[in-house]
Amino acid sequence: MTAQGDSTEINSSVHVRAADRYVPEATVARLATYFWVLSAMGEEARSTTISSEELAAAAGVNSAMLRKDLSYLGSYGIRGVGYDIATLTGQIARTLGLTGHRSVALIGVGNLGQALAGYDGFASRGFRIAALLDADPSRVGTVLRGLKIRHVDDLADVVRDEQIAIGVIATPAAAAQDVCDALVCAGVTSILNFAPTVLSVPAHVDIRKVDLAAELQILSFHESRKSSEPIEPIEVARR
Amino acid sequence: MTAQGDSTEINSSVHVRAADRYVPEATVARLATYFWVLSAMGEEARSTTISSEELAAAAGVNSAMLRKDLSYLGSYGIRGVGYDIATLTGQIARTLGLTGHRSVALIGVGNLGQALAGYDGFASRGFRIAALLDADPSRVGTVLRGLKIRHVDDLADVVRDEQIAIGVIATPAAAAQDVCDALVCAGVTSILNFAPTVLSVPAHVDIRKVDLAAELQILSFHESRKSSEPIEPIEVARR
DNA sequence: TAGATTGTTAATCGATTAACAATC
DNA sequence: TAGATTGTTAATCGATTAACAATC
Repeated sequence: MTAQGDSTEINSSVHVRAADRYVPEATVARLATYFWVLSAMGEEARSTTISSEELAAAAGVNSAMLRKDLSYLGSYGIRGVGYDIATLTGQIARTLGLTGHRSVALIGVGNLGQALAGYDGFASRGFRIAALLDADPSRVGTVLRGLKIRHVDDLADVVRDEQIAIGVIATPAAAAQDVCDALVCAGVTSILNFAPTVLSVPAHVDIRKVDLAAELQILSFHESRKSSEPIEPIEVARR
Repeated sequence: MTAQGDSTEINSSVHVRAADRYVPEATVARLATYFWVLSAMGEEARSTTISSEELAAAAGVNSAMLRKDLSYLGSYGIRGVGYDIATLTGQIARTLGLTGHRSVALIGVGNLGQALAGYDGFASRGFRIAALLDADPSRVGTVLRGLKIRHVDDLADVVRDEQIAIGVIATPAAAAQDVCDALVCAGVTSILNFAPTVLSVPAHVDIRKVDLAAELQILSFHESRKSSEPIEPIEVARR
């Protein structure tokens, strides 16, 4: 709503739009980081404000990038002073859609799924695991973390009854596409995939993938390149 | 070693180098995907070769990008035919440094750490969890997945004895920087961080971060933008 | 040879960053 | 007013993609 010269350049491309401003994908990902850095700081709180230089250092990014990221939210800094921590935290939460809680369904309650079901980080950041589902008859009906495990065939009912906004797939790779299709049919449009397989979804569905082994393989690549170079004397990590 | 015009452009920038060619970061990440897509295909194997168009479709990327990615490995395709699956898989493995096994130490054997310790995907892709460590006295000494949990104070010994190449941090946020410093002091130069905190490391150390709650927050952002737009009739996912 | 598909070029697009005028 | 710090511009850099000559 503030005057902002960019409103004519609305033809750019694929980016995210809405009633609000555009926010580039790379910025969205970093906003999540800024949010918990600010949350963690808010508790200690030596001041009610923070400069872009300080927050950028804490988040491990360049301060110019931080300011540019925050400028997509609107103009909430005060020149010569910095950003009010409470205001900024609130604006980031609003932009990310973190007001209110969202219900998550977790499909696949094996090794990884059980850990995700018990992961504190979800609840503490406003996500409620509202349903657990599995295809294994020996698991269905048992209770985990206070939730009775439902059969994956009941997915559509569960999505409706629990108003599921996000589906988390933690099944083996072979089952993932079927579960994904079922989620999409049930109307879920946001999916987080832990199965090591590429999933096809219609264009209106957002999907993100966490590939644990791929992370190790990427590190492995850098490791193998390092071993051919001279090894520097070991330094102690900076604070 | 093949003739390739790029050898003079070696001034580009930060990128990864070595005795081998440069490989851009974005390409490294995708190579890991191509690798398991090929591995999965190799089992069914209707042909001994695959075209860039087919592999790109299976990996969910543009075929021009796939060809460019593969061109960093060298020239292993055959014009008019495609890529030999076995050769290509081998070259990707070589480039990623996946020949041989790498030993991984996992620090923090709580909820998430236990799941990671039991995650099949690591072993099946050449990573061996060689050590489990924790700071909680009630956990130290107990056996999980055939490994006795060591105290985190023994980290330097463990790294040396087990020839640890990669450290995985699955501790609470508050403990993560100390564990990270200890890993670096012990000579570990590749770290995968699951703790929701920004870690400082010297420049020669590679660090990657998996932030589970941030993934949900990013989905949440898109979800909140979608809800203001007209809802399309639900389509069934394409195969 | 004709058809297919690679490897590479060049255009484009998006993301990062230094620099600085605006302004608290 | 003087000092500090934002918000934005413009330059740069890296990543993606269409297009096509090379060649199997």
